[in-house]
Amino acid sequence: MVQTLRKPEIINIARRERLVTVDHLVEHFGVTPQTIRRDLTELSDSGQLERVHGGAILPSTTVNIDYNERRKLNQARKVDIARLCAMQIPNDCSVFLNIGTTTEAVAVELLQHQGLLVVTNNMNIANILSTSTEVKVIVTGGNLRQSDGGLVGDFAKATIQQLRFDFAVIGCSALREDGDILDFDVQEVGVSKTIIRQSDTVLLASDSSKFERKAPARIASISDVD
Amino acid sequence: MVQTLRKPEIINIARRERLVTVDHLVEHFGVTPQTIRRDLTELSDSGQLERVHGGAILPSTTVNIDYNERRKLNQARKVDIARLCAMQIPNDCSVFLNIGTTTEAVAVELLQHQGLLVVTNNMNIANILSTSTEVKVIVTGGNLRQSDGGLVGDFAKATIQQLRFDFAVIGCSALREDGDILDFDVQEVGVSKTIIRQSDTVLLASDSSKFERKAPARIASISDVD
DNA sequence: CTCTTAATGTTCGTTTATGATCGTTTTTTT
DNA sequence: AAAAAAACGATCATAAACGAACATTAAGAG
Repeated sequence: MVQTLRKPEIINIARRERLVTVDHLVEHFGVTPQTIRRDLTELSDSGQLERVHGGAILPSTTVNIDYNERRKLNQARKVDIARLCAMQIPNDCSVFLNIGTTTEAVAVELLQHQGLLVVTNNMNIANILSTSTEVKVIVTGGNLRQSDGGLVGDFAKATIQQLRFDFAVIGCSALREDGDILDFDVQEVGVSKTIIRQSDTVLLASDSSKFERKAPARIASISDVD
Repeated sequence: MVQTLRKPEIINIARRERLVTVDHLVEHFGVTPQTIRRDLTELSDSGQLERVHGGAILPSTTVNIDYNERRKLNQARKVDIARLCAMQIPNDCSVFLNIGTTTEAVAVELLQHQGLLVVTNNMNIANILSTSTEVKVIVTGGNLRQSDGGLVGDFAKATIQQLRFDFAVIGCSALREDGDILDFDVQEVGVSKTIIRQSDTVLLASDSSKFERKAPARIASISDVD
């Protein structure tokens, strides 16, 4: 075999076998282990495979890893923000928490509160709050998004429309200097808009890194939140 | 022997069997006990399993002890029943799974299927299936019941009413000799009735111990299921 | 033809996965 | 309660796998 037609073939084999070993590929292509390693490293760098000792596997858990990585990002700041946010929220009221790692941090802080009714479209938040006897949790319906445990789509919106909230904590993907709040996912934007409409007080949980990012869909303006 | 694809496999086995022993895994993978111990220790460190003498179990997360105890009850039978149940369900169809430890076992088995659309009002099932790329999950809304991760109430019913299912797998609290299917929770009964109405084929996942128990609310008759 | 460049092979020191040993802890038996 | 057995984890040993640096080869440009 000639040149780097190997890589697509390797991915094909990985798809079929679930696992490729260096040894196996060496034999298959008649090249040295080092060459295969280079291929695998490159495929792994570009996210198409996941490297393991002795070979590589399909990145089945890739999405979750991404998410877990994202979770760690700015973790210290997130906790601070979450604490501030939680302080705005009194006991005995209704709160909506939507998708986002920062809102998850808020959920953790809210474990200290009493008599809350929390509505969420985020499976992780539901899991976090299910440990508390002091917090009643309502989960919106929706399509489960594997990447982050979010529930999106019409079912989520329909549930939210039937409720009103004293407070809503929303996250976002990006913020613009002019005050626009942006998100990657158009579906999610629809949900966020509905939430804002149904809430007395809207809290935006976001850290400064969001200023450096761009996203396509506009949720609202900073003037719409409190 | 080869590599650390063992860990995901171990977790899978743990999900199915609820308990993994070092001995069993040694035989399964053909490695030394020491290696298995290392795996289990790492899985335990990362919170994915809980170590016990001689093996490991699923972590006793949020759910209360009653529920975990109940979970172990008849575990072996449950797995058998779940497997039978999953065999009735083809690829590429829509399935509803409702609350219950037996239906959770079915969910684990369905991880092997392709192209499924699974709708559930059980948080645990949503969590289990969220690991699969082959299964699309829709979660009904509802009030989160702390004891078992169930989503109950009007929101659940409202979502279900808008869908139709090729298959529904329902559990129950008790069965009477005359064919009545019974449940403890009246709210849950409302949901179950709706599910039966919206489904082409209804599978009842239950083991013989249910014959010995009593419950107040009637879901349906055994003649209503397939 | 020579020069350049990219791909592959080679070598070698480092890291990793697993197995083996042994003293300690936990469980079971007596 | 004491003794025996099983499971455990820390430590060391070893072989396989690894990646970096360098050498070689093949292909295309001038």
